[in-house]
Amino acid sequence: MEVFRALPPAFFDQPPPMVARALLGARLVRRVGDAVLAGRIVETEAYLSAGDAAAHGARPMTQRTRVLFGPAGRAYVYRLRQYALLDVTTEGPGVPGAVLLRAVEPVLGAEHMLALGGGADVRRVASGPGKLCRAFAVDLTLNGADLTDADGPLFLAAGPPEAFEVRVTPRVGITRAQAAPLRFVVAGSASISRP
DNA sequence: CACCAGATCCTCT
DNA sequence: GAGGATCTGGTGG
Repeated sequence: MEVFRALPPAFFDQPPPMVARALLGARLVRRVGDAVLAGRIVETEAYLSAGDAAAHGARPMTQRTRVLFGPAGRAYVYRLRQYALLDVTTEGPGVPGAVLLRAVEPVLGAEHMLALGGGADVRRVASGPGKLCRAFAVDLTLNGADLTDADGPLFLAAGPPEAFEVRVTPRVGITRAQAAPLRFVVAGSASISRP
């Protein structure tokens, strides 16, 4: 079985586009009860810390967005309609940049993910930011969780060395700053939210 | 206190 | 490709 070594805090102390790109191929790991769920990250989006009208951090801090303004490497979990969405915070306190985790390919615990809902196709069980949170049982209680802690309930780990092609496209589902090329995708993956 | 927008998903046609 | 589900924080009266 793959060994999961948490990414260090320094990994997240760089601008969101760099973190978003570097997270492709990394592992999202979730411990829930006795089960361990893991996925290979295949789609991310960067939300800039300044000058990005689509970013939650573009507006003054509120109770909901306070994690965004805290330290890097934390889970920013919020709700959209009936779904939770998961971001990783980047850069230091006071700098609200983040990376949205949009899709992963199941690596471990696929059965468990399917049991949480999302259809019958393993490849598509976490092929979208809302579906990803459902498959990994990520909810608001994980808001603020330290994603650099390999002993915690949710963390990010380095993936094995591999070569893949990265595609950069505009972000999905937003109403402002739609043109900015800040979505990063592992080309050819069957688990991304859309081509 | 009322209204509403929203980084989604699923089910139709 | 369109529309509805469904809900919470943020904003303004």
